[in-house]
Amino acid sequence: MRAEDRRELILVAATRVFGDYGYVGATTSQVAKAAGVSQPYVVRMFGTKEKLFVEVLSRALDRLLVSFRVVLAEESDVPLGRRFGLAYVNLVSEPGVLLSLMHGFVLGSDPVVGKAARCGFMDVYHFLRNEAGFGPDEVQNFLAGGMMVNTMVGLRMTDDYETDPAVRELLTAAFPEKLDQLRAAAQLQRKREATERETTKRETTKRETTERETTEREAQA
Amino acid sequence: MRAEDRRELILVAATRVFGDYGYVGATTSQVAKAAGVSQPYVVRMFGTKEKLFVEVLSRALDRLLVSFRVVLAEESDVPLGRRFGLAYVNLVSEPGVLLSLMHGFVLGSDPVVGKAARCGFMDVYHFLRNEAGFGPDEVQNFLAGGMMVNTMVGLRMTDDYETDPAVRELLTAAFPEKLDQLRAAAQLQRKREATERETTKRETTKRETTERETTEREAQA
DNA sequence: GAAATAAGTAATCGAACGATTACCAACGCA
DNA sequence: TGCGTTGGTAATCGTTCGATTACTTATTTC
Repeated sequence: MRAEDRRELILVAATRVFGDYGYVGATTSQVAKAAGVSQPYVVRMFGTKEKLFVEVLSRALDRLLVSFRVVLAEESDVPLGRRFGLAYVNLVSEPGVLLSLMHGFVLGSDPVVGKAARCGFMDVYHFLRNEAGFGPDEVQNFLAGGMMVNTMVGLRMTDDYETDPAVRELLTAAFPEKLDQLRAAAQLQRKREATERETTKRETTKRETTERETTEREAQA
Repeated sequence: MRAEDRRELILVAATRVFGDYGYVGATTSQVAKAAGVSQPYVVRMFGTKEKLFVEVLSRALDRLLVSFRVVLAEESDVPLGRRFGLAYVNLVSEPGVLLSLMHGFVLGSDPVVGKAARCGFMDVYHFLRNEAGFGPDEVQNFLAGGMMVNTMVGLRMTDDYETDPAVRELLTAAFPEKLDQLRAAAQLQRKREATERETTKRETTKRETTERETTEREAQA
């Protein structure tokens, strides 16, 4: 396979993995397994894990701005803010895009990742302010809604939709439309994570012993 | 010193460290050094790093709800939402409280931490909804603003306040009041991080060599 | 058809980290 | 005074992870 195609595969896989486990929590081995290649190949293709994550952030931002520009190009009677909002929520169908961005947004103290995340955030700001013609308050308000969406997704709040009435109320208020889609995407993700976890367990049989011992010790305490 | 007092010191230090580096990124050694104790002591006092972080989250949430309840008790002509907002921003003066919460909010996929974070978030929701008497939309809107604040703080956006006019515009819109306080807190934090980084570097002289070699290799490429 | 280049892996290494163990010192108290 | 309890530390261990090295296999290209 051509390296360029493989690169895209790895970036998609990495977006998903970084979204699930965060920049520090995700490992290059997880990315490699998800992409169906070896771990050294991932490292050699991107240099370092740090550079890989920066590329993931950049790509995620690109997906975001592209779909916003599509919205901006089409004509509609629906207010622009609401259409952007729907486009934003639609991105949950691309696993890890919003979550990777969110993980970048809390790493401001990191010299490299933090700078990339700040620049990316400001790219969105400039788009809304200049290309979409939003005013400062309008932008701020829109972005706040976006951060709320990110948080709900990051918290896996939909997991408690069935069981907790308050969660249902909150999510209904936060996602007047598109809540079904969000829940569907979340369910897919949960299945994926469960499969992933079982696969990992089956591979490392020794660790199960250790875990059982630990559990027993905690139960005694 | 009594163990109980030492415990509080460690929790304060851990809040700061987890806020800066995240749950996975922070190490028990960093927490220990920040608290002025040995690393094994931190681990033994809280059992595991995971339990320590859950306690940090719980404590941070407590700080938040306590200051909200103080606001709720006092009488004022200013709308409740705005007063809560000010109280929320005031929490930046307690290093790591908001940031630790934010780091918890993106770890929803973690079985233990995720559950704690979701419960914590819903605690705030219930407070606003039941004790403060907010309606669903009002709560959602308020929380969105809060997430926006968290993101701005997490991104260290104030670092670019002087240099980037757009950042200035964004922050002014996001923090109509209290921006000065936010910037002051951020500056304190930056100084702290710089000192910390220099101290760490001075201790590990071998690693400087490795880093320099890496930089040289990158420069060649 | 050989030589070079591209695509990719297995094996392994050094460092960092969380956790454990074993030990030490001070204080209360009978 | 001896002795247990409380509050700690130094040393170390096993694992994990990112990165490196040294190969192998295909596909061009001349």
